[in-house]
Amino acid sequence: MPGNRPPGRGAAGKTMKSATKSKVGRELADVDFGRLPSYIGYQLRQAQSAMFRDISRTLRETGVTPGEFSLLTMLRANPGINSITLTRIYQLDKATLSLSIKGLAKRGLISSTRHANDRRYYALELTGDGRVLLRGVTRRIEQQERAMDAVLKPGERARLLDLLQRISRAFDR
Amino acid sequence: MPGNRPPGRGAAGKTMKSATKSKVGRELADVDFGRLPSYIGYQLRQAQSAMFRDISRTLRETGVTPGEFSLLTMLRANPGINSITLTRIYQLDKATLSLSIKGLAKRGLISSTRHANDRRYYALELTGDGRVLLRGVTRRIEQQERAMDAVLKPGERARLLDLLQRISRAFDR
DNA sequence: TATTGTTATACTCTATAACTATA
DNA sequence: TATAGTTATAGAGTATAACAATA
Repeated sequence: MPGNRPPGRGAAGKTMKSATKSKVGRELADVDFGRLPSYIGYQLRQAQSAMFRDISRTLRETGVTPGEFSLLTMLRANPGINSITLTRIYQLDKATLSLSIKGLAKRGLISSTRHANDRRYYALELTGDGRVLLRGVTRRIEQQERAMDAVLKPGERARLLDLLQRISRAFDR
Repeated sequence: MPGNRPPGRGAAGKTMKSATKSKVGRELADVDFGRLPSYIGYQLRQAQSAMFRDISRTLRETGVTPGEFSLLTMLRANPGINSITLTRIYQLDKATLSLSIKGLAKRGLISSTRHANDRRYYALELTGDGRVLLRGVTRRIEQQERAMDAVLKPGERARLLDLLQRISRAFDR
């Protein structure tokens, strides 16, 4: 792996007109992050943004967002699930989920059929197209996960997953 | 700590009209998450959302968002920093940051003064009001961080911070 | 009355493009 | 020409409120 320092993009690498580096065009290495790096909230956000930016780029050509991937995966594992159950899982408003579901249905990736016993519910399911697309998306997602393993030492993935799960639960509501 | 299972909100606790629990009104415990829980990307997002929701509630009365807290902290530690350097840190577009800065300036929390040597730059700084407000916000942030420590065993905070930092760096671009 | 779901609306966060000013 | 910064605009993703259908 190349060097540890942030890549000197932009101003950093350019010719300097004076011997003492001018304060204007400050290098990243000169920046004081204060207590920020010691905060779990901060580091969690940075790591999540970085991974999210990366996977969004990778999934762009599939037309599926990371959130939609998660939703499709839940539908594959739980055919017939309804949107209220999904709101509890994702802690999203039913109106928000309704829009996501509409988007996936409009693209023919999922179907929504009224429940026979209780006609207030719609049973959600992957279509054939949805299943096929999900396979490709899952392959890309798991490629990224394997790239993560290149950064982690043996056992660290399991420890990290455990820690993250405990944080989620701590704020369960 | 109370039980490990997700709290049985909503449909779960209600009276059941039949002995065999109807599939409609599925409990969270019945849901199959597939491979989702084994993905770092997924768990990272869940943990980050949970922490973010919590801290947003806490900060609401201060009128400062988590992102603004981070920005104010950077300005306290680096008085005179300019917005281009901040875009490199946060990997945000300069237009995006321009809006955040305008918002903080309009509330009198930061000042923006043109640099004498190179008048293209604006040196950003906290105002007195900004400094006072930041103290209160930091207190709340650090309360949340201490709440995290109640969930973590000794040494786990350091290990988690290290793992998260390595993930951020892995996707540095 | 309560629950599932939709639609209208608005707010936040973000990027892209076009611009001004300064170098 | 290149860089710092602003503004206009648009697209995600989200919530709230009001509504319809069903129980």
